[in-house]
Amino acid sequence: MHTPAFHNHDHAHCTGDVMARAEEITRANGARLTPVRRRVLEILLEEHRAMGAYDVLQRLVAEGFGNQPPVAYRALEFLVDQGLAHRVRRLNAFTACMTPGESHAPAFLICRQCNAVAEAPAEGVRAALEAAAAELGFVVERANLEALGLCPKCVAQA
Amino acid sequence: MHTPAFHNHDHAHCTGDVMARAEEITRANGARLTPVRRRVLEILLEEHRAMGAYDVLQRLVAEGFGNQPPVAYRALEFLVDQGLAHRVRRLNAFTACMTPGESHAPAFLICRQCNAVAEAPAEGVRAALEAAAAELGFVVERANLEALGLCPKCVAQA
DNA sequence: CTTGACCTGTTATGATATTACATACATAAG
DNA sequence: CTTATGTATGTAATATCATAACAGGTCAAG
Ligand SMILES: [Zn+2]
Ligand SMILES: [Zn+2]
Ligand SMILES: [Zn+2]
Ligand SMILES: [Zn+2]
Repeated sequence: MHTPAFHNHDHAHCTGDVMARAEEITRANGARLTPVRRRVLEILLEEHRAMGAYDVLQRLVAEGFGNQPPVAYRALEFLVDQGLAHRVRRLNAFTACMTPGESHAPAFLICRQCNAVAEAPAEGVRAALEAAAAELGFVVERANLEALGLCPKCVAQA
Repeated sequence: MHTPAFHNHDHAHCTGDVMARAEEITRANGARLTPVRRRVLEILLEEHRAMGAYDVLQRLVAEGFGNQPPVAYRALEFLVDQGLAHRVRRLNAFTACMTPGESHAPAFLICRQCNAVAEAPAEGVRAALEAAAAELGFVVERANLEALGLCPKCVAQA
């Protein structure tokens, strides 16, 4: 079940679940969830927000890992490739995937007020996009769907 | 009528049309299409591809305009605000809008093979996105819809 | 004119991302 | 057990993208 970031939830629990799924997924893919990679995913899950590569790097340095940008970028790229994290281009940032493994085509909802980022199920959006692309003979392989607006809390305030 | 970048077309003609529309639009908005701004739009139209700010700047320098990044970024920002250009976040690049003025919510189709970028009409995509966001109580204000894949020509080759 | 809004030029710096190379580790063949 | 191979990590250097801050110029309204 999907737990939108906008709702309150037992975060320790959801983090644990995701880490367990991450283990399974990487093992199934024949990939290795090494200490840096695992730690980066944990950091993204703990913070539960979109983080820049350099933010992640700062955390890694504090824990004794390498302190050069490629350390962070490589781990993040790995996680994205494995479907364990997503890149939010609008923010030049990365965020842990809350529903890894489930074939999902998420859209990102970014609150311009409080900077919360939520992953929304977007099968319908993707279908519409593929249809629009097909009109022009274009074949979609990947897509970035990112919306800027107001989250429920900030809508309520306004 | 929308002329997808993927099709052959009379480009001089479409450039002229767009410039004329740009004049109207800025006048209607009480904004000024100054020499730098006009020239940047012309450059984007001539190149007919997504260009980085520094690519644009290089062209400007060659023509005697200021040679510092803000010169390009400011003109580009102006064009985006006026709806005369779009920013393609996936490419850190900008592209002229081929159908300015028409209230449109474009999606961008980016060919990973030949780097062509086309603007596709995406009312349906946007509607689906707003519906998905509404499920979570999120109100969409703007959205970036960017697809990576293969354009018709490159599909044919493969 | 003079004023005020806006535009342009320039310096400086900040933020994001990659290339290239060296070293270390895991795994499997010999 | 040793060696070869692929993969992962550490590090330096550099490339690329973007903005802040201020100075001077242009232009139209009053
Ligand atoms: Zn959570
Ligand atoms: Zn909010
Ligand atoms: Zn054209
Ligand atoms: Zn192509």
